[in-house]
Amino acid sequence: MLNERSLAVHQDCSDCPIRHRAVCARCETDELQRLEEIKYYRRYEAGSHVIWSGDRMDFVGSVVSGIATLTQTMEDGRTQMVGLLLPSDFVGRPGRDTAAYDVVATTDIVMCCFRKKPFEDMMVRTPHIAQRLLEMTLDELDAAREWMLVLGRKTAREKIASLLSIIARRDATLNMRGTEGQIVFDLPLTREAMADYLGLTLETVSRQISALRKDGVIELEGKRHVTIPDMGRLMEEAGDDADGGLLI
Amino acid sequence: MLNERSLAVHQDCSDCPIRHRAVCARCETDELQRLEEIKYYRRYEAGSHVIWSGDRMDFVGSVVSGIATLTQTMEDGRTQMVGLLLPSDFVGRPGRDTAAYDVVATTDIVMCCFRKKPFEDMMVRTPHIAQRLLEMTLDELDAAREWMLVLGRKTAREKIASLLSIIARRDATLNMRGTEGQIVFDLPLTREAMADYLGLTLETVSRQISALRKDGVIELEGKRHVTIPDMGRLMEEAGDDADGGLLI
DNA sequence: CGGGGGGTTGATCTCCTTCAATCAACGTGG
DNA sequence: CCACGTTGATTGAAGGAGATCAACCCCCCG
Repeated sequence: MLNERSLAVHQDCSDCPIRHRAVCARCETDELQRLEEIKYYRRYEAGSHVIWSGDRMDFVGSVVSGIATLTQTMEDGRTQMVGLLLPSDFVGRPGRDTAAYDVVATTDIVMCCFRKKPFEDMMVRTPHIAQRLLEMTLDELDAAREWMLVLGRKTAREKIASLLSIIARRDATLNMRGTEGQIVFDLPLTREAMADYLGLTLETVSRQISALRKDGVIELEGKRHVTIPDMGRLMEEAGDDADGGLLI
Repeated sequence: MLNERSLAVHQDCSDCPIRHRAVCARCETDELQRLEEIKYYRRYEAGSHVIWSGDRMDFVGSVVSGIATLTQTMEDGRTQMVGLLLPSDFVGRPGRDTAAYDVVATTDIVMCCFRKKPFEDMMVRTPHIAQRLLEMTLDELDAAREWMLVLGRKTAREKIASLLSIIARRDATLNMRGTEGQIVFDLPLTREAMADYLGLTLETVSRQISALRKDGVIELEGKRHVTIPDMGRLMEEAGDDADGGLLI
């Protein structure tokens, strides 16, 4: 299986696929070497919990491949996704030892982990790590705030369009393709997961996706394979300014 | 006027009211001295814009006194508050020079400002500042994510109860009072501002506050003066676990 | 073949929005 | 001092967007 192979292949930081985007992005060769000594890889199957909210966390780490979600759940079962973890995203908070959220693997994922204590020690001695972590945290804060506008003020249709446009944009940057012409990607989430992200029910998600398809804003092949013929149109539907307005 | 007096009085960092909570909290005496050289105070009147979204930002700073809001606005006028800035909270993002949000003074406020470039230079040389900023940013990220649950999954009544409980808690910690017994505070926000925070209309806010009053969950004197007879009851109404579950 | 997970679609209901009238408090100028 | 406008807030009536409940489809897998 590919994920198992990657466990073997990516022992060396120098050819790590997330090297230039992860928490270690700013590290010099010697710093990287010290990180390499305390790191270990770990694989999680699709659907499994990486972390349970409230549990003690003895490690932090980066998503190397695959997709995970950060979710919050109320006692009566209502759940809200509060983050989508893609390759290079960081999991865990130095300085806190209890997890605040559930982290669930959406696909099979590989994580590059560090035991929390050694990592915290390194952070003190290695400003490059703390600097990069600050930068990433500020980006996440911006993303969270952008999402607050989606959750608080957008209609169901706009919410769906916003989610699609975010996934499309991320996909485009990951694969180094521009946002000109048509964009094609696979939805990494079930309808239910999308609903949890958007603060909707899965039925509403399904209906709105159908509506966007009917109106020609998106094209669907099967349930998951999406084509965006006109990115500008999608962003209009999302209620975003079609050109500027992008923070990242 | 009190605010003007404070401009004169708080020239000295050593008796600054937010000294132990702001971005400078971890600084040693010598570091503080260097900060003192590049800082300046600035006063904004209630209702005025501290920063316009999209504008060039040439400074960062801390709220010393008063309350400000962080808001995002769509082209058609829908607005969502994405943060509430209380004394000691930090404004601005090192590394970015365009403001992503509107910052508006809700009351008269005093800010302790630093020109961005000198502050960024200091950050590189002073890990204590970067450390503290990371800590504060992580806290804000947690707050933003807690709020995503409120926006995405809670009912109007729960939203109001959540907002009241957050303000009550903050007020209690600021004034070093416990959350036992009854809690009394003044709402720092208009009904409209609350609506922008909660993703509701101001009419719904008004109705739900009336309902909570009718049900004895809160008591009102005038429009703004609130008494919480039973904090546990309020937190139940907010959909939160009445005891644990608090991150901060 | 049966069963289950993921998805779509329909009918109905309800919570919140929208539109609108009214009120209290406050300041202002004639 | 009072009519007037303004601002913030409350309350009512009507309408609609999305939730809820439910049936059904498709596809894969044991």
